[in-house]
Formats: sequence, C-alpha cells, structure tokens
Amino acid sequence: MKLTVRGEYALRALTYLGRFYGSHVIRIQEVSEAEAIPKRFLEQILNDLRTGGFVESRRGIAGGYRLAKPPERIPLAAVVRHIEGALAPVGCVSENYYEKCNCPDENRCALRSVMKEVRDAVAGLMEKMTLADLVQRARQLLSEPASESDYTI
Amino acid sequence: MKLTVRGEYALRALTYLGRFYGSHVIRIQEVSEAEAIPKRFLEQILNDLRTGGFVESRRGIAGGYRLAKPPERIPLAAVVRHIEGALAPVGCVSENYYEKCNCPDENRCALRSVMKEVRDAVAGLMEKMTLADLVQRARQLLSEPASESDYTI
DNA sequence: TGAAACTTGATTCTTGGAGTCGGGTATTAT
DNA sequence: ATAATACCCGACTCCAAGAATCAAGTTTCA
Repeated sequence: MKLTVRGEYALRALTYLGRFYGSHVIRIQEVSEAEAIPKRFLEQILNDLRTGGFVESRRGIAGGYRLAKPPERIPLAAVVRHIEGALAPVGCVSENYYEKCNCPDENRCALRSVMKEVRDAVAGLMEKMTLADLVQRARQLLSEPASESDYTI
Repeated sequence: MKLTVRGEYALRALTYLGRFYGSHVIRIQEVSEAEAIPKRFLEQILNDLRTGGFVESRRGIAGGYRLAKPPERIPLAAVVRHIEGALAPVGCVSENYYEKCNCPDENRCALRSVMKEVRDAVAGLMEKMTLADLVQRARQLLSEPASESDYTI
C-alpha cells in the first residue's frame, strides 16, 4: 500500500515549483538541493512530469522548470497515476489501470468488491486534493515555528 | 499503493476458511485448489497467519487449518498489517510501522500532513471491515448468479 | 507403521524500484 | 560566434523484495 520514492519526489518537486508559480522558472539544481533529491534522478522525474503535462521547461543558460498550469488544477491523483499507475490496492478494481487478477472468477470475488471501497476512498480523496493544498500547507509550515502540534486542513 | 500478491492470498485463504468457521478444519490442498494459490506458497502464508494468531492448525493425517477466532473479530487491517506491514502510503505517517522519511524536515513536510489523511481513510476503512464482511459477501456471490452488476455493502 | 498433512528453513528466480552515467541539444550572456 | 549553462535522452547498474520452489523434518491417525 505504499507510494514509491519516485512518486514522493514528484509531489515534493511539484510542491516546490508551486510555491513559485507565476514567477520565474526554477533550476533542477535548486529543487534538488532544497528537497534533498538526487539531481540526476530528479531530472528523470521532471522530464516525466513534463511529458504528462504537469510542468514545462525552458532550456539553455537561463533554463529551468515551472508548473504548466495553476496548482488548483493539478489533482494529486493525476500526478500519482502518471508517475506510478493505479491508485487501487489490486489491479482488478482499478478504473484507470485495470488488469485481470488471478482469482478463479472475478465476478464472484469477495475481495474484489471490498477492495473497491478502498480504491474509491483513496481515489476520491486524492482527486479532491490538489497541488494548491500542498503549496498552501507548505507555506504555512514554513512560516510557522516547527512543532509537533496537530493541524487541520 | 498496491497490496502484494501475498497479502491478497492471505485474505482469500482466510475468507475460504471463514466460510467453514465452526465446523471441521480445511486442508491446505483444498484451499490451494479452490483459490488457485500455489500450494507451497500458501503453506508459508498460512504458517505466517498462524504465528499472527489468525488461524490455528491441526497436524497429522486429519489435519488442516481453521480460523482461530470468529470472523467478526478479524479486521482486515490486522491481517494486512501482519502480512505486509504499514497501511500508510509513506512510512513517516504510519502509526504502527513508522519510519523516518528522507525529507529535509519532517515537521515542515507538506506532503506528510496530506498523506496522513490518506492513511487515516484507508486504515479507518480496513479496521471497520472484518473477515465476516468478506465471508458474507463471498456467500452472496456464490449463491447469486454471476453478473457484472453493481453491489452494495 | 506408513501415509497424509502440517513445519521449518534455505534457496532460487524474477521484477521493479532507485539511482548513475555519458553524451546530446537548446539557449543565452558576452 | 561561441562558450557556458541547463535541460534532454537512453542505456545501464545495483540491490532489495516479492514470489515462489525445494528438501527434509515432525505430528497424527487409520
């Protein structure tokens, strides 16, 4: 039930870019240092995010990356789906990346019908949450003193 | 965000055993055939489930497995946690299997606070759902004619 | 007493995640 | 122009974990 490191990096990088949405482009180098992500690996990921239409790039000496659209229009579900595929815990209940499972009869599979609920919960949540939420939260956490205290969204 | 095959097998095997809860013990062979799970692999898994207190076994020629407690008292969350560990999408928001993530400052990590919601949703659901739900659903699906139609719980 | 079934631990096989590397291409400051 | 800088691209390595398989036990009962 885990997100891959790759997916985590993608979300962190996007959040960083989101904080500067509307201004200049950001160099990979800067994101890499700020978020402690291996630079070459981050290159791959940002490139992948570009293919997915989440960011756009500018080459050359004054190059870098920026979001391709406003953070409010980037649901976390879309990002995770593009980077790692299905949100569903088992392939046979995925809406976007369905794959047959190995149970004897899928239409009579009890697990399937139950896992679908989990999928719907996760997908529902992550479709509602956008990069804007992540950015807003990042700004809050950076302006507040660090603490263990609970938070609300 | 995926369940492993091992976890899937565990839930399927438990569901099968659950259908016979209260009567005789079931041979590995039978579960293996009914659920299309490689026998040797299933041995491992059932053994693991025994260690976890979910099933109990009887050795010898009339041996087999049965649930160690009523299905209503086996939350799916407990099974998955025992077989594969954390339910949380990232280790740093797991309540039962916490592990530090590699972000620069965990207390100022925007992703963390958002992923926690996902964890809570998944954990909440899977703690409410028990093996009894799976068994009940299995019985329904086996008595009904197979269909693609939607279902409710 | 032997066949059936669980027990245990080691071993193999494969896949995919994580990260690296080298060279290529575009852009711009000078 | 051209050199420096930064993105672009594909191949490659490394390693851990998942998914089994195997062999040799031990217990039980007919």
